[in-house]
Amino acid sequence: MKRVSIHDRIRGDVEDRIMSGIWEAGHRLPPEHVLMEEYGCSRMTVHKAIDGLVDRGLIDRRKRAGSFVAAPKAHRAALEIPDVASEIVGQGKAYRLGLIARVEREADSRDRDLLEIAGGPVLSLHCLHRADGKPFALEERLISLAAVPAARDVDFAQESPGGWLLAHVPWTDARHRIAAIAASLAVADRLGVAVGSPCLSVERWTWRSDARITYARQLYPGDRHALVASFLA
Amino acid sequence: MKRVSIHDRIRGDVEDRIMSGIWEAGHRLPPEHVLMEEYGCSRMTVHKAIDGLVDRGLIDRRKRAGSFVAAPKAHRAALEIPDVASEIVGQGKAYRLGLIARVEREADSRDRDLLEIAGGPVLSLHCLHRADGKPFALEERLISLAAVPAARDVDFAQESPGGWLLAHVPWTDARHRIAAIAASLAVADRLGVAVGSPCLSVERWTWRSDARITYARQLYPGDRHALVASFLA
DNA sequence: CTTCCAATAATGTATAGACATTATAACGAG
DNA sequence: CTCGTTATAATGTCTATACATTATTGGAAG
Repeated sequence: MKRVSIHDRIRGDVEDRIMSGIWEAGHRLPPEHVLMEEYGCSRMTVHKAIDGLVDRGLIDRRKRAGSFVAAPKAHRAALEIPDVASEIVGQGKAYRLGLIARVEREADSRDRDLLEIAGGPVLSLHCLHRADGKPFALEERLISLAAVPAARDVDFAQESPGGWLLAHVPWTDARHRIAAIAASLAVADRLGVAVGSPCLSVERWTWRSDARITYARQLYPGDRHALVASFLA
Repeated sequence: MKRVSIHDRIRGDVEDRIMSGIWEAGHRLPPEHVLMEEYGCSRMTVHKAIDGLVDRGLIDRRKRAGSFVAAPKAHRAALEIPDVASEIVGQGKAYRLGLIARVEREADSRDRDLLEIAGGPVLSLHCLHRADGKPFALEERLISLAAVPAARDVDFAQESPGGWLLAHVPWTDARHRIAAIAASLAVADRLGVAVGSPCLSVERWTWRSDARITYARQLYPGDRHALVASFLA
């Protein structure tokens, strides 16, 4: 017997009934005061239980009308996008980082576009992540030096940009774009695949408050890499 | 001025301080009774405010020790994978469904593998989703008829499988796999792209409780479609 | 018949207090 | 100094109550 709190029990019960199909989408659940009697607890406790389900999108509540099982609109999945280095190590492979280019420059028009900045210095990095010696992913990264001046002094030949940023930039908000593209000549060469072969492109824009921090684009050989997203309540 | 609840204001304040980097990962926030005095509210209200942030993974709480800003582990993104039909309509385009094949059969070995079932009847569908007449996505779908017998009587020439299932199967748990693949001859032909051109492959396994419901694989022309994942706290 | 308004039923928010739980810190015995 | 024990400070849960908010419903006025 796991000793759980009342609100956990209520939430679990309701969740089970939804998951099992007893309560279909649109079903109105008993009003809080009824559940409160059923479980012999206070209304606050019932409310808190349902609160959790509302947060997770399983329940819609409308004043006066009641609480309803939400219609599943779309599949929401949690996509874990780990730092490339930890991903490789997590697969039990040897990680090696190859820095192809490192350039510090005034933001050109493309930089300004990607980082959504008016100008200022940027650090442009190109690197190849290798797993057990084999090319794993090609990364292009732009870092706004105005937002992260400390990046100027980091030796990115030793430490992967993603890993360093994750550890040193306080908090991030991010947007990702995932697409399939054909390998250009330069990309194909570095990844060791045929020109035109499909690659998975993962782009990430990262910012803190309103300041864009960094832009990254990672290219994975299509036949060797896939993203997995697990269900999200 | 937006009139928000006290707990919303507290949560917002704390969130801002985390996002802006004032409170870095590991920072211990003031104990609840302090915030309670600061905001002139009850402890319950403070607690509820923090609750929301805990749910979103921004805060770790430990009894006796206090509440701490959580360390960003990896980038977690929420990937919305809507039903293809609603996605197209949402883009303001005309949706048209083309049913290429519909076969009801005993599960063969591949079916059993994909649906993780021992056997039984399955419904196999192939269809082409069109947006404004142009090929948008090619879909292969398997439905376990043991789990969803009602699917037998649905006219999938009229209603997209994804949409129907979303509306009629009570609730689902799912796993997604996203990869880049090269268009085979058959795929290229139907999507109207060159053979070997990159396509985004989104596979989805869906189940309820322990019963696998359906498997779907959607192929999008790589140059016309991308998945966007927004930040998830 | 329609329109408007008031009663009502539901959720939304908040309070003050009580007791439970648990990790840490302080302290005392050896 | 080390090990255990006790005190304590923090979060975790719950109650009973109050009032706010809002959508619905039903009835009255026109």
